[in-house]
Amino acid sequence: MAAPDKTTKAAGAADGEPTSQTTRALLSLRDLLLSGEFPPGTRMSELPLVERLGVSRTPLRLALATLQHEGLLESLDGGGYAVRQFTRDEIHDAIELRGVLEGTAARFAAERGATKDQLARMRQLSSEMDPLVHRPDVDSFWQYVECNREFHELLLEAANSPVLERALERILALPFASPSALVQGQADLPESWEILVIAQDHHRGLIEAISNRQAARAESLAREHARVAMRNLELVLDNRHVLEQIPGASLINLAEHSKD
Amino acid sequence: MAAPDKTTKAAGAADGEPTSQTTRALLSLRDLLLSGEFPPGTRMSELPLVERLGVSRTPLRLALATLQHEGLLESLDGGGYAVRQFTRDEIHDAIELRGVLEGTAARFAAERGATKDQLARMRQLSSEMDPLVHRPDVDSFWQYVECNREFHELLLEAANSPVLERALERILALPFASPSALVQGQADLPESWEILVIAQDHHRGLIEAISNRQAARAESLAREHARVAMRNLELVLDNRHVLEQIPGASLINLAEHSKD
DNA sequence: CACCGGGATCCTGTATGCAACAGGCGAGGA
DNA sequence: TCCTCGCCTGTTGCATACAGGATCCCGGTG
Repeated sequence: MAAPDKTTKAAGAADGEPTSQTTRALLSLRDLLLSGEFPPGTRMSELPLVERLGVSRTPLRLALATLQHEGLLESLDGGGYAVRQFTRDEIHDAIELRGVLEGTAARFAAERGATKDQLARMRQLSSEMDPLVHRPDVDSFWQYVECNREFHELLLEAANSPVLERALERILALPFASPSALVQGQADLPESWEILVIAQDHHRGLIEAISNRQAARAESLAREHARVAMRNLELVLDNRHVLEQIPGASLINLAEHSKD
Repeated sequence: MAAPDKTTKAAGAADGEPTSQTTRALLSLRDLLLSGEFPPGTRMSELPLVERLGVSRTPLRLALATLQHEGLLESLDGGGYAVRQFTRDEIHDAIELRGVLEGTAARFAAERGATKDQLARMRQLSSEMDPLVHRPDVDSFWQYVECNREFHELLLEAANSPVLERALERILALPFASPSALVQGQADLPESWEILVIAQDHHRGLIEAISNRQAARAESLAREHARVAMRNLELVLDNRHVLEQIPGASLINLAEHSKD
């Protein structure tokens, strides 16, 4: 699966792809944005960026447009783009929404039936994660994060629905909404292992529910599973030093809590 | 509400906006695509389009990129774009997903509390629709479609979640997924009035559930409500003459039913 | 008759020039 | 002193020129 999506032709690309200027610009810009280089509200003027990224205006413009579609930038009235700011509420909703969509994925997987192979791989990942949860070293933690990512990818694959895939892709494009985003920050938080134990229980439950065709259970489990990230969010937001390690942290509006 | 979204700065625009070339290209192209001008798979070469739309390549390219993000076009390996094709399964999933998201909207509205004003407007719309359901003339039908559209917009507004709004926007961009898309085609189908009666019952139930803070009920009602569109889909797909009246109909792959 | 190579053509990606628009700043007048 | 008008600069939107690649066709050859 993973539908490379051309536009987002990020990560993978082990082969010597031509890496068009547009792609280069897109990747650099996204990194720059997530690294907190530009405070929210900053106007992304083209000329300075052209100079900085070493690409001409045309591909840069395209990259900017893509980032707007992704939600990292907002278009200004007079034209041009500015760095978006995310409120707590928005992040909260994004995570909740991820839960809803992954819940739907789990339901689809249960209703339509995941393949033997998919279930086997999920079990495999789950048992790989099991021991990692109890080891406090950072290495294990990163292994866990990777396994977790694969698990969620697998869930989506088992749902067998390109439309759902696309929808989820868009939500995950927002910073913090990804399953791995907030986990990363809690590597050194004492509460982390407890949370992971719970998450692992969800994983096991999901596999069981899907293989038993318990669609409703699978759905609600996946929803609850996403709420783990919500707890992480609260945790991380209260620990500024942890927060600052997380990509995109500077895009959060810590002050404003309600948006109406 | 309706968050004009600059990129999609479509309909509204009563004032004498400058209507940038990009916007013009986007609107024309979308119309052309939905009108079935290009069969699925057609390569959207830039030069012929430049000639046809009367805009230069730069804004055209931007419009193409936007349409790709919306899902109407897919990017080709060698570069460029082609008209996408939609399978029955995809449309099915898109509608199901709309149900899931509108369900979430209804749940949010119930959980977080819609304003008195919003509830009043929903009741107003609902009672406006009531008599229209029983009148078989085409005029009433279109009035109903308009009211229905507003009702769904209102529901989204009551959810008070920009993130959800964005997600739903993306689903609705797909042809046939919109609440009004398929209803339009059934204006002359005998089964239509019955379906509308059911839909109206859902509307009433939604209002009741939201005002009573019955979140779970609101959610499942909205989901079921979307499935009405699913029934319409089957109906319309079986009536070719009706199907052809619907924008974007030619983008459906009628043959292929399963996509794996 | 099939296959392979070369060339021409079409197409896109990229760069840059040009013009219009918005916003800010300063000067002049009330 | 304050308001207003006009200029000037910065910025984007748009158009077009250029170059690299892919594709397709055609002719030649095994």
